[in-house]
This record gives sequence, structure tokens and C-alpha cells, in this order.
Amino acid sequence: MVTLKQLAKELNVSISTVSKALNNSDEIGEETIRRVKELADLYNYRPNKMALSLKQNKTKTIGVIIPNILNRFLAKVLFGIEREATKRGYNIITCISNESLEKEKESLQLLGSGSVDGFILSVAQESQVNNEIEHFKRTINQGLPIVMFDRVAHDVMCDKVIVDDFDATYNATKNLLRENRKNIAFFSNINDISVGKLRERGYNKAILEDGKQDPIVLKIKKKDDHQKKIKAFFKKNKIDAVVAADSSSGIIAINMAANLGMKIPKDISVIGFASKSDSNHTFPKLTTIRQHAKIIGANAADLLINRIENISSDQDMKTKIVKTSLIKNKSTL
Amino acid sequence: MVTLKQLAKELNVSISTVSKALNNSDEIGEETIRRVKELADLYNYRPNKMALSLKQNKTKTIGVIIPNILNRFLAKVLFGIEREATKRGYNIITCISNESLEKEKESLQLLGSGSVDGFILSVAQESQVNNEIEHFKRTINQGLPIVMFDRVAHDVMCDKVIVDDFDATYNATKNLLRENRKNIAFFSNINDISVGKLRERGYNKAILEDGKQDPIVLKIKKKDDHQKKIKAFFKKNKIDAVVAADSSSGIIAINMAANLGMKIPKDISVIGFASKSDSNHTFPKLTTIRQHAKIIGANAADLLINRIENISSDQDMKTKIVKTSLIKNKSTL
DNA sequence: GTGAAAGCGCTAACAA
DNA sequence: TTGTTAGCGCTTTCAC
Repeated sequence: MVTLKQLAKELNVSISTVSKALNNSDEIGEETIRRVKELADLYNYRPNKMALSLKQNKTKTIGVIIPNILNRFLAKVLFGIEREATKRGYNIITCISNESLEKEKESLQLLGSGSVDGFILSVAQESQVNNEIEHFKRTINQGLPIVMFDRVAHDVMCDKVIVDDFDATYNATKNLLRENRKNIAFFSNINDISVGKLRERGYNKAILEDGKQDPIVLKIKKKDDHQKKIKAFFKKNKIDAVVAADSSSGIIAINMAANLGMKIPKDISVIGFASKSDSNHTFPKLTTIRQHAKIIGANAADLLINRIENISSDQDMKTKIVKTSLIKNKSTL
Repeated sequence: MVTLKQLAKELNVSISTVSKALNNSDEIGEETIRRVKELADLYNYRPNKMALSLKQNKTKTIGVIIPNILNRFLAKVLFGIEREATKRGYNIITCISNESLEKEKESLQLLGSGSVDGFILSVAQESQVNNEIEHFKRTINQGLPIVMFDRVAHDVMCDKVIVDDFDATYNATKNLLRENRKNIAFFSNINDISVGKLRERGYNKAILEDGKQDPIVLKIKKKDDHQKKIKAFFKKNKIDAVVAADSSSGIIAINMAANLGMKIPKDISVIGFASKSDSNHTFPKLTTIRQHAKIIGANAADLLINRIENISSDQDMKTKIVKTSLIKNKSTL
């Protein structure tokens, strides 16, 4: 990598002249600027990012801590973050917490020592279960802003971007009630995290308000055989509708129902959280609750960068709610 | 963030004493070391990463350029890279090229100016189509090693990690021939990239070697309605087996076949590239070609870090082939 | 209009 | 055993 020093030497001027010339300072003569820029172009000079960061005490880099990159929703949020960050001149350093509190702490610690200007994260399952929030507070006290999305820690004062999980399942369930479904079940593979619980509550509320049936909830653990669990459930309970809290449950529910001879949506309706490409994985296509993951990511990046650059003068922390949409496909009436 | 300077001041010693003490230099007295470390702990001192990078001219950071994070395979490779990199003390900066040559160039350019010690990447579709490789060569000449995985540019001299795509579909097709299938079709949604072509060739070779049937290839474009295309194809051609080059095609093929009344695997066998969780999205479960994405990622990280740290003394570039495995599930006999 | 010098936080060769 | 100094690449204030 060519440096200012080398350019200066070759041009027989001082380092500061070169620096100023490249930054179009009006202290420098036109002719000099031209000469400097020419040589810089020739050598394809780029200012060293580390030197800039050190000097200006900002890195133009965002730390992103994601619990699980194999989750389509989270991957999509990451995509949204990356796009918005790039647009605003920021890079992202990605860490995958793998749902582990320890890794989450470590990432915060490691990147916190000068590598990034702030963090965007979704809380690891282990941290949520143990309600651990000290590490977040420490980071914030250190002067590094955090934006949390989806799985947030309510007791931490920071900007947040969340989904209207409760309303989403509440409305989805209402929808099924309007179809006159008599036995609506709720399937969930994510019952240990906050959003999973919110979704269950939305379902429960709709069922109880209606008052004509009892909630039936199938909780599937990560280690369970997903297909077998659902098959067994279908055989034991006669149900005519499913609200699925995660995308796999919805997809498997449809395929299994079809396999057991049920007609969709005549005999059974299914609504699930899923992305567009996932909803393609069933026939008929799954009626889905879309979370607009990319928008969530873009919003999170936006909030963080504004905070970093002090664009929003106000000190209050914001919580943005990105509303889900119900996309009606053919797995409901 | 607390600095050496501040610690030194508080302890009434010089900056270099503090630095040496923290690095356990034997130049420093035990008592001093203890005092320094105590205060450093108290203030939770961490050396500033930017300063270290600038000083030592290495960043302990890897640039990863991924064409599409929503692709499960690529996401999984990223996971593997991140895990291996973290294990060896490296961070990763992730850029998403979105299959665009321009973005790929830009990322190389931007991160190349001091932000990373090397790159791991899978070539963007646009770059492959136009056979653009100058930007890779430029980066390498700049002294930054590159490791390519999956979609590689053969004319660039660098370490590579690839999958035995040709053999994978060749063997899968042979497998179907052994089942005595008479009309084996090939479905692909990725025919414009190198691996897609390799997979088609493997299929073709097996069919032609057998000599008892003609290849039947269905190429699906990104903008096509995936389900409709496959449905129409099933209606027009009577086929009894499918080899799918991408995971969506395999999954949709099974669900659509079932929907059209075919019995799987009695009437039709399906084999596809997919991850474990994807193969759960069909009933019966999809017989899959596993690519071992995490291992690919780990290998790529390993190769790159060795190159960066000059562990492998040899100058020859290595190409590692990670063999696929055929996981027999119930969508084949 | 140009250059010298200080300083961002750190390490290390050299001096004391 | 500890401190002084130079330097990594850059910007910026202040002299000339």
C-alpha cells in the first residue's frame, strides 16, 4: 500500500501538502493539487483506514451480533443492515453468538475495544433465559450505542426495533375464527424466547376472547423430530386450523396434513411466519405473516448510525415497531 | 476507553513501563507488574485495536464477500468461516455482493485499504458471466491473499475450496439409474453460474453413459414462478425421477409431484442439493446431496489464515475439494 | 502557498 | 528495572 509519505517524497513536497491537496484544501495551489492527484491516481492511493480510525477516533464500522445465521429471518435482517450500512459508508463486522451468552459477552468485549462505533444485535437465547443484561449496560456506559432488534432486553435503555408479534398472531387467529374454524391449534418451535411467548399470547387472547374453544398448543423442542411430533399431534387431535410461530412448523404442518389425506384449505387452514421463498416450499402456498426483515435491518442500521453521528439531538431512546403483514395465499380460505 | 497514558499517569510511571508490564516483559519488576495489572483490571483496560493494527500492520480481520446471504448454503459457509476465524483470533467483516460485479470490486477496494489481512469470497454471478477477474488479481498483487470457495475463478492464482459438483450429480444420477428409472430429468434454478453448469454436466454424463434415455433438462430462471414451471413440466413430460441442482427445485418437485397424485418414491424419485433443515420441508424427506458447508467455510478460513501467517511455507496455491455425501432419505427407493 | 510539528494509542529499540 | 524516543499513517494547527 502506497502512503502519503511515499507520494510526498516522489513529488518533493511535504506530507501535509499531499494530505491537504488530496482533501482539496484551498490552502494549496491548483497546480500542486493537480500534480498530487495525478500521482495518487497512478499509484491508486487509498488512505489507510486504521490510521484514519485512530486519528479521528471513529471506525465507520458497526458490530452486528446475530444469534443464528441459519435462521432465514435473521439472515435477512443482516442483509438489510449491510445494505443500509454500506449506503451510509459503514462496514459491518459480524459475530454469531450461536445463542450463547458467553460468546455474546466476548463479542461485545472484543469489538468494543476500538473496532466498532456501535452495535446492532438480537439477544441470544441463553441471555434471555437467564435475563442477563449487565454486559449490554457495560457496553453502553463505555460510550458505545446499541440497537436491539426482534429479541430485545426491555430493561436496557437503548434504541430498539421490534415486530408486533402479539398483534400478528392475534390477528391471524381472528382470521381463522372468521373462517369459522372450530379447533385452532398453535405450533411453536421457539417457545423459550421472548418473541415466541408473545406470539403464543396473541393466539391465546384471540381464542379466549372468542370463548368458543380452548387453546391447544404444541410446543416442539429443538431436539425433537419435528415431523414426527406434528404427525403424532395431527393423529391425536382433530383440528381444522394451525397458527405456526416459526416457519418450519408451518411448512411441515401443511405437508404433513396433505400427506395424511387432509385437503388444504378445505379441511384445515394453516398460517405461519415465513419468508417469501419459504412459502414457496408448500403446495398450496402458505398463507404467511411477513416480518419485513430487510426493513427491520435497515431501520436498526439507521437508528444506530444516527445515534453514532448524533443526528437525532434528542436523548430519548426510540422503539420502532415494524408491523407484520398477513399475506393471504392458498393455505387459508 | 481507558488508555495506557491514563494508567501511566495514575501510577506515576511511564507509558512504556505500563505497556511492558501488561505484556509480562521480564524487564519489569514483579511488584510493578502486579500494581499495573491491578489498575488495568480495575479500569477494565483493553488495548485499542486500531492502534495495534496500525503499529503492527496487521488487522486480525478477514474480509468475507458473499454473493447472497439468503442462500442457505452460503449462509452456512459464512457460519463455518466465522467459527474458525473466531477460534483463531480473527474477526470477519462481511460484505454482500448481491451478485453484482460492481459491489464486489468496491468491497475489495474498500476493505483492501488497510481494513483486512485477506479475503474469503465466492464469485458474484455477474463477475462469472462476464469472466471479470482483474479486480481479484489487483488485490492479490497488493499483497492481500484471497481464498475462493464454491464459485471460483479458475484463472486466478489463489487457494480454493470447492465441491465435487460434477461427481455429485453424476453419482446421484447413477443411483437413479440403478433404481431402474427410465425418464430422469434435471431441474436447475442456477444454470448461469459455474457450479450449476458442472452439476448439469455430471447428470448428462451419467445419462449418456447409460445410453438408454435422453437427458431432459428444465432450466428455471430467477424470475419464473418456480411452482408453475415445475407443474407445467410434470404435466407435459412423464418422468419417474428428478435430480435437482438447487434446494428449492428439489423441494418443490416433491411437493408438486405429491399434489399431482404421484406416489413418492414409488412413482417418482427425487434427489436434490439441500441442507438438513431443508430436507425436513418435504414429506417424505428429501434424499439430499449434502455439501458440508460449514466444513467448506472452516477450510477456507484455515487456508487463508495459514497464508496470512505464513504457516505454510510453500508458495503453491492449494485447491481443496470437499466431497459431497448422498444422504438417503425416503424420496428415493 | 507550503511545511514543520504534534498527536491519535501502541510497541520496541535504545538509553539511563 | 525503568524511561525516552521514534515511528506506524494520517490530519490539523500554527509558522513561515
